[in-house]
Amino acid sequence: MAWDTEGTRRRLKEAATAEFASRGPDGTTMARIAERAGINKERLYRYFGDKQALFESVLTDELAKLAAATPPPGGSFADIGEFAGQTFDYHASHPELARLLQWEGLASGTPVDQANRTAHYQDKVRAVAAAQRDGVLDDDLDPAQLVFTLIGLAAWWFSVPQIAKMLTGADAEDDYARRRACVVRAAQRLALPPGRL
Amino acid sequence: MAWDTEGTRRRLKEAATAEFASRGPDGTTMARIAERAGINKERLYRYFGDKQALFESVLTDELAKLAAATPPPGGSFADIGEFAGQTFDYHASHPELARLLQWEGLASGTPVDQANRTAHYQDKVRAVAAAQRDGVLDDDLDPAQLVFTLIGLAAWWFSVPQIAKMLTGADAEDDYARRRACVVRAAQRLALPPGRL
DNA sequence: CGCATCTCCAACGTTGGAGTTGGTAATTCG
DNA sequence: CGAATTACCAACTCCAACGTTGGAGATGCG
Repeated sequence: MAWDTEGTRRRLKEAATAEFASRGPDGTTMARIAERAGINKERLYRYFGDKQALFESVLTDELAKLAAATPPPGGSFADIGEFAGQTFDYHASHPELARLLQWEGLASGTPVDQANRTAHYQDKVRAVAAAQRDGVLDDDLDPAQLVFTLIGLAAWWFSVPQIAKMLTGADAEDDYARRRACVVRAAQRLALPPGRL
Repeated sequence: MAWDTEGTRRRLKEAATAEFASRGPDGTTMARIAERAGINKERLYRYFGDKQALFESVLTDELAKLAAATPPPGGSFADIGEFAGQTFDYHASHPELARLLQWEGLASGTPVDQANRTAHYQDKVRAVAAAQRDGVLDDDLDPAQLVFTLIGLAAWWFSVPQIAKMLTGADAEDDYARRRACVVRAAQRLALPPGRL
């Protein structure tokens, strides 16, 4: 049988992504990853180095997917609610990434790819500021703070799901549509001029 | 020298709180906690049981402190902005709490002290629902979702401080007053009837 | 074929950390 | 005082998981 080294790599990385997302860097064992992939543990070390390097490799891959999937800015902000709704959708459909980023954020140290992410956020802030000048958005709130709050509006549900469940009494899947509607509505109330509500 | 068992307990718990908040349950070692407190490791096990029990004890304490510091329901919600502002203040002076809650959210398993917390949240939801019926608060949003979102408005800044910094370009301390004002204003826009803004 | 190189793995060495134990000093009570 | 109880700790056991190794099969090349 011919070797399938790329397939082996891929299966190992998929298993690693799932395990890291589920249990975090400290809670994940290399043996479990290998077992989940059906590959011997030694392959992990040969292909990816040690555990830390494997985690960074997984995170880098997921960030690349995010960058590829993120639509470029420039859209209108008239329907600011949909912006928040799409952020909500993205988190809902990429639970592994959200959890990986949370774990990465909780670990002390500088965020990965800080420069690019800062630039990306600043783009959004500038676009919001322009929309405020045009009267499309209310200028009640500082643009940077508004962007930050809008992201939080959507991401908060995934950041502390246990609190969401205690408050609403519903699971994330059952409550998806209602939660999304709430995010959209809240974003509109925060950002739109009173007249456009 | 007389025994100071309460002092020992307290020092151990303070050390455990700091370590857990900083490194998470898996990243924290019992030996480090003991060393930080200047107390022998065995005291941890005698007083608190195993690591899991210690973590739950720490989190329960922090939640109790938060509940005690949050104004009891029944007060008027006309100044809903101040409710959010006080939540913000609390997190600002207890930065460990947000991180502990995030780690709890990432860990699989049932939340700590679920019954009490659920009851506490339901109290808040009922109070908000009543205020909505009275017209003090807008009934645009579901009361449970509104409470969840208001908590998020305040806590989000402390959940992802690195994103806050990337967006605002300022450190938490320098930006405290502006951030608090933003939280208060956002809470008002979310919860108050348009006429009362 | 003979040799080098690559893929793969079972079994191993080692370490770090959870949880325990046996013993000592302080305190209380009769 | 003396016995019982409690607070305390150094040193220990044990295990889980990281990372390695030596060797066995598969492939390629001259």
